[in-house]
Formats: sequence, structure tokens, C-alpha cells
Amino acid sequence: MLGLLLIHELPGGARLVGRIVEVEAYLGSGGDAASHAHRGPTPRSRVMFGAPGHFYVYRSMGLHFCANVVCEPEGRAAAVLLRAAEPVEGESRMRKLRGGRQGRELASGPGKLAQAFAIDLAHDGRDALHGALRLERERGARALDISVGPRIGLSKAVDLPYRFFVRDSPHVTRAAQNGRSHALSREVRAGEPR
DNA sequence: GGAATGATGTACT
DNA sequence: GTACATCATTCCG
Repeated sequence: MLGLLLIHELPGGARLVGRIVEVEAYLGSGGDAASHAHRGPTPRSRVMFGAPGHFYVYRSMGLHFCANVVCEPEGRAAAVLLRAAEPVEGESRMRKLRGGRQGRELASGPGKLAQAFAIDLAHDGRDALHGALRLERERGARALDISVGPRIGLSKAVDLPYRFFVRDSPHVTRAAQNGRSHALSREVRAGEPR
């Protein structure tokens, strides 16, 4: 999903567009204690158990929203958390949504990303490929230099290397910039089988 | 019904 | 680095 465009067409015609530069994977039950799907479906996580290609949005810490895309076949309940994006279009609108912040502070974090792109619980369960909020492949996108590292902010399953980010992007989260993740780094050319 | 706990962000020291 | 805002979800009794 790295390198895909995240697009939100707002009522009124404004477009928010960003390029995904950092994600984390969360598996279904079995081996990933940090996943919301780990103990089976709940009212909150039910979307994870549904069809792939749909957004799973939840409220974090009572304050923020975090957006995922369900990625595995129905029932497998794996999803990918959108952690950071590089603004491409609609930056001034994003700045308003983010309380005046700008540049790399617009969407370098899952809560920031959701706020900058006006994503909330109304998007939970929505089609991630065909709606007003959707992902698109960018024409002419070139291969990415991708690094891998542990996920952020967890107390369980802290060692699983399921965070992926564009290595040299200034728009990734601080944890990625600090290089703590590079111990497990490897390069993956976009489009190659993994 | 109750209590603990977050897939966070920001401000302050 | 530490504090704190803030509340739904989840699990346990």
C-alpha cells in the first residue's frame, strides 16, 4: 500500500490527496496479540472480519481516529493501519483541519493523518476503492525504497516487524526518522512479490 | 456494573 | 523524557 494515493473528495468539491509513506500490518487471530482482531470479532472490530478493500476506522485514546484498510480475504481479519502520508493536494485545507500545523506535521502519525484527511467513524466499513474517500494507484509511480521495523506504541507483540515505511521520506513519523527501525531494514522494490 | 487500558498527540521541562 | 487530555471498548465479576 505504500505509494498509493489517499484521496478524499469533500462535500463542496475540495480534494484532499496524499501519498502513503508509512503503514503497519495487524493480523487476525493467531499470533498477533496487538491486533484488534486477536480475540475474535467484537462490535468495534467487526469490519476487520468482513470483505477486504474496506476501511476500518476506530477511535484511539478517546481523542483521535485511526484508519485501516482490510487486506486479507473475508474472515482472516488482517488490516493495514495508515500511519503517515505526504500531502499532494489540498494542503491548505489540511492545515485548517490540523489547527494550523503544516508540512511534515500534517499527517506524520495515524491520528494526525485521520485529522488532516477528515476521516472519522462515518468511514468505518466503507469501500476503500470507490467512495469519496478512497485509495488509488498513482500513474507513473516509481519503485519505492522501503524499510521495515517494529510497530509503534504497543505493549503486546512489540517485536513483530510489521511497520513499513518509505525510507527517505521526511513525512514519516518521528520513530521512523530516528532510525531505530533500521536494524531490521531491507529493501523491497514496489510490485515485487513478498 | 465497574475498572483498566489503549494501534495518540501535544505541551511542557 | 514526562504529563495529561479524554472516552469507547473490552473483559471480568
